[in-house]
Order: sequence, then structure tokens, then C-alpha cells
Amino acid sequence: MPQQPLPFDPIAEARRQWDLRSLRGPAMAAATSIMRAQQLVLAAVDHALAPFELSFARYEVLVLLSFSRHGALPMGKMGDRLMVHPTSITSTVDRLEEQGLVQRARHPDDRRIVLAEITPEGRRVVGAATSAVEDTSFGLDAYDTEALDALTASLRPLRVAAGDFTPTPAETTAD
Amino acid sequence: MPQQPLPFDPIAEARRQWDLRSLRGPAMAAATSIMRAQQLVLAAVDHALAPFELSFARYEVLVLLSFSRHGALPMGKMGDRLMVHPTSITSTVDRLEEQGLVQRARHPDDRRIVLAEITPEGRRVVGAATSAVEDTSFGLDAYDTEALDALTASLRPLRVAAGDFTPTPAETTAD
DNA sequence: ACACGATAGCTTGACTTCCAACTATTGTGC
DNA sequence: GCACAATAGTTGGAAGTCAAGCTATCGTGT
Repeated sequence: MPQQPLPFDPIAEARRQWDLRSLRGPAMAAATSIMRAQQLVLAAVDHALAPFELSFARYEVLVLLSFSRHGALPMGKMGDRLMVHPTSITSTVDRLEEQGLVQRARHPDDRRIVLAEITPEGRRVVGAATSAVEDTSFGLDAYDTEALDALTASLRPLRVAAGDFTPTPAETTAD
Repeated sequence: MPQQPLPFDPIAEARRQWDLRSLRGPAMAAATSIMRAQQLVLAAVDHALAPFELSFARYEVLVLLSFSRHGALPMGKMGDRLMVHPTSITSTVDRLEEQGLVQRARHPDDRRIVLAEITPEGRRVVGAATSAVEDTSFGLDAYDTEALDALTASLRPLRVAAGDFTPTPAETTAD
């Protein structure tokens, strides 16, 4: 963002260097592309969320809560769903609570569990923020629906290999 | 990593929710997939680099320097190549300098410029670290060469749209 | 009934990233 | 030749991520 476009593709350039010395040029290029893509998507979404004083991490938590049946979920369950470390949920909910968008409460039956509950203000903000994010297409407006689905599908084997979830036998693509 | 595989694909599940309310389900799923893919690749590489006391950020700087003609580059130029904020380069080189893998020196002709130069120890470490990273295929061993190249190609339009570089007219894929 | 392991969150600290503001050096224009 | 803008890096602060270690609570087994 802060700089001019380079006159060449820096990833293609780096790959040329790698190809001279090893067989991992393709993997290196793909890994670097993924890293950069994440930066760009995150920057686009964060930019759209800035007027609402939200980051992507906090926004995700709000959306998850607003989609949940009772507007409240245990901390740990949110960490599982969003695939982030439990500590990240703690600090994220800390901030959301400071902003008055979420409230903590102990589960009545199991006092170990902390429930995060979205407040009415939280519902209002997440609604407006979602419109803003949708307007940016998550920074992916260079792609049509088909290309987006292809992208998602092509990254799925990576998530499966990492053990994120157990694919249902029917849809096991390969391997 | 620290948790069991979920019995369902959390991204597919989230997408189902989005599809009920908006047209951005595909974009949301692709964006989330990219985010998660980056986490996984980064974790794999960081894990491979841990024995060398290197993070991916520091490793990238070392590789860039070891590939450069004189083993030394200005701070700003590295930021451009690696597409990170100038301040990130500063803190990364700070740590590499503490580790004795890099040395700072002022450019003789333009005293504003700080050159980071890789030390012999730095060259030794980056060589060993590279072998370790190559052994993990950057966390992408679920893909063959063709799939890796397809992945890189499919993420290219995003980088072009973000203005990372100006594609040469011949290879403009679509758009 | 009580000890002990498992579970759920929190605290602290290290690392990375970005932004805004600052210092030092270079180049330009009257 | 000297004011002034542009350039190169650094500093300090906010936010996010993860890991290790801690406290509180639950459940089970004897």
C-alpha cells in the first residue's frame, strides 16, 4: 500500500532464485503467495472495519455470536470454531467487552465456563460492519463466484492435511 | 494443532450461515480459507525453523541477503522485496543483529541508507535452516508440483489487483 | 466423602505487524 | 548558499498471535 508497484513480480523473482538451487521453488512460491494473499485480504477487511472500531479478529467473534442460537457461546467453543488459540479469544473478548459489544457471564450449570454474549449494541454494530465488509467482497472482487469457490476448494486439502476437520468420506477429493 | 479435528468443516459451516443472508458466502469462504492456509503454512515453517532460533520473518531476510549479489542490501529495499512495512524490517534486523547473523553498516555514499549485511555465521545458519524448510515443503506436501503452481497462479490476480507489481502485458491472465 | 486428574480461562511474556511521529541526511530552487 | 521538501530509518505504542504456567471448577473412583 505505501509503495509503488514493483516493475516485476517479486514472488516470481524469488522463485527463479530458488529454482537455481533446489526443487522447492514451486512450494516456496505457493507458500509466499498464500502469505501475501492473507496480508491483502486482512488489510482490505480491516480497512472496511476501521470506521466501526473493529478489527477482523473482533469482527469474526461478533459474527459468530450473532449467528449463534442464543447470542452467547463459551470461550473455548469460539476458539475451536475460529481456529485460533484460546488466549487470542481471551484478549479479543477483552476488547469487545471494553467496547460494550459483548458481555461475559458464567455458565449457570458449569461455573468453569465463561459465556460471551453479544449485546444489543453489538448486534447493531455487527450489522453495519457486515454491510461494509460485503461491499468490499473481502478484498476479493478480482474474482467471480466460480473462481472464489475454486480457490476455497484448492485450499481445502491443506486444511484437511493439517487435521482441521475430518472430511466426510463422500467428499474426500483425493489422497 | 492443539485440538482434535472437528467433525465438520468450520468454513463450510460458516458459509452456510452466510448464504442464508447475503451473496457474499463464496467470498467469505475464500477469504477465511486464505487466512487459515496462511496460519498453517506459517506454523509449519516456524516449526521447522525453531531449532535454528529463527522465525519465518527473520529467515526470509537472511535468504534475501544470501541471494543478493554482495550479501548486503539497504533496509528499504528489503522491505519492498518482502512486502512488509519498513518498521518490520527494522525490528527483524534488530533481532538478527543480536543473534550475530547480520551486521548493520552505513552506505558510504548516502549516509541516510543503512545496509544490512549477512555474516559468515548467518550464511551458515541460513544454509542449514533452508534444508530443514525444504524438508517440510513449506507445509505443502499435500500438493504436487502442478497443484502448487496452480495455487500460485490463482492467487496472482489478487496481488495484481492490490498493486503489488505491474504484470508484463504478455502474461496478463484475464481481467 | 475426598483425592486427583481433566477441563476452562486467565495472566504474563515473547514475537510480529502496523501506524504516527521523530531524527538525520540529501537534493532542489530562489 | 541557505531554506525547505523529500527520503531513509528508528522509536514508541497498539493490536494480534502463540506458549507456558497458573487458578478455579467439575467428575470420577475408591
